[in-house]
Amino acid sequence: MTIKAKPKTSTNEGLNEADFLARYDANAFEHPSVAVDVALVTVHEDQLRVLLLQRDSHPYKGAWALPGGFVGMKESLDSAAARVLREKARIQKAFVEQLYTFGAPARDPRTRVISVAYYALVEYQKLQQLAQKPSHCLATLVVPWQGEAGGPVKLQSALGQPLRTAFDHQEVLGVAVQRLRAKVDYAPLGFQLLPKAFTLLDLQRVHETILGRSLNKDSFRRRTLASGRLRATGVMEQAVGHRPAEHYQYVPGITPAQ
Amino acid sequence: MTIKAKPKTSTNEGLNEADFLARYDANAFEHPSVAVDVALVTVHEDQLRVLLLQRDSHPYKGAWALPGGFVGMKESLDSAAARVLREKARIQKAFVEQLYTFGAPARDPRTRVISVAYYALVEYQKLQQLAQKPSHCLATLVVPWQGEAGGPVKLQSALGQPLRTAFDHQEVLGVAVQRLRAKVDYAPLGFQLLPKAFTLLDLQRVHETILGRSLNKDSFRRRTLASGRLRATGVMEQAVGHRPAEHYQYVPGITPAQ
DNA sequence: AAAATAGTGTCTATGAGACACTATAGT
DNA sequence: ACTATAGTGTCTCATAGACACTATTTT
Repeated sequence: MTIKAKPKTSTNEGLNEADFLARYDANAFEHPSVAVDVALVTVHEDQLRVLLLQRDSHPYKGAWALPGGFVGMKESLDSAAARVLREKARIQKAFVEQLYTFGAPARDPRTRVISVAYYALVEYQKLQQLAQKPSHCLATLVVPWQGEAGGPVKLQSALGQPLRTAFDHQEVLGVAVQRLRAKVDYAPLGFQLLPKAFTLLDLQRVHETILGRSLNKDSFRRRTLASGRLRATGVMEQAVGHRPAEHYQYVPGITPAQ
Repeated sequence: MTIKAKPKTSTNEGLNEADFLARYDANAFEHPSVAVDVALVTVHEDQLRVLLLQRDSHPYKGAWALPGGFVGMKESLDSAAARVLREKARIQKAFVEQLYTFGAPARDPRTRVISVAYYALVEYQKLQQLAQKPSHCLATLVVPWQGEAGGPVKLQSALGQPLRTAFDHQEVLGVAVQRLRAKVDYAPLGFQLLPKAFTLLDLQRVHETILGRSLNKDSFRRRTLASGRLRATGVMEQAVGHRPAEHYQYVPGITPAQ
């Protein structure tokens, strides 16, 4: 970017770089706050779920919000997102990706807060433990649009009650669903939402939940197996009331595009 | 996000929202600067080109950088990007989209600057006028990777000389190319880089330049015409030394995905 | 006429969808 | 035996690539 530096003295011509930097005053302008918000997404019972925390202070007191936090002055954005995951959800390892940056001037009534949104894919079991606390909830995402149209989503409690959400987090989650739908066909996202071993039907149901539409079974099997990312374990499902399916594992293999 | 508000008094229990907001002190923490950087991209002579400005002050004095500017306290990110386009390139209308947010702690040696990167697609003629000034340049993007692998790109002057670039702008442009390659197949990007009327071969060359590989002519024609986004004008090319091609125009029509 | 590209028609290879069929568990 | 799902084989249809051919302009 082109600087409009405002050094402490107005006679900054002819300085070398070291002198310039020493005189540079970062506080000459008022700055916005910068936060990260992380959508911890999982799939359960053919529904997209996301971890929300109930706010215990103003603004939006009592409303449900994505876990987040301000970005430290010496912390990268990715580190800040990882810290939020660690501190708010005790999660060390997960698929995490930057989503979009939200910066409407009035999105936070306190002051100007620019939020860099991330999303993370987590196996249901891990999130379910967290959501036991009364201030936590694993909300169901209700997507009121088809395909990759985009737009805000609605949130429901486990009992199907609509949840009051804070800030612009319905828009954030809308963009998260949009991204998931766009990437699930070619990137190994589905595996992140399942235990290490899973059946092909498990994986298909995850894809169907993300996409919001049913998929052709035969075609899904062929494509998925042809991708070379799955390894058969030889282990079968147990006690399922029908012919048991084989368990597969994800093989990272040659790095796929992104 | 979950707030860690630090009101001016420590006894903030039991306040209503209005009182809380009145007492909220946004300056309790040190804040990073937030900037937008805009990659003004076009295609000319089968090469991707981008507008760069030569920096006249430290840091990176003399190096080439994307046009950018700090985000005002009452300005949305999109507005800031539009303002940069207007002030730095005199461009009012263009396809503009947020790209990614870069926030490595040391990406700017002055102070912590978080940069929300945008890219814009502009017809070559418009950019060429700007690049006449000695402090401006329409650099060629050299992409050292295939497909959507990603990574930083290199920049060359019109004479093929490598250009010294400022900050992390090679990475920013790498992400821009990645985004372009991912979207050009299904979103109407190519039209943005051409005059109102163009031939199918013109459009194919733009797609080939973005993708960095050649495309099948027959298939490209079929797909493009079948998309229903092109309208034949009945006007033919003039004085081309071979059978003249018909000019087409882009028809916005029903809003495509994104 | 030669050169160069526009534009059309058709064949083939590939992949998705559809459907039928067999296999194997629990009840 | 019945039910439910796993897994395989095959047919069809749509689309991309390849190639041949005709059309139309300038030189």
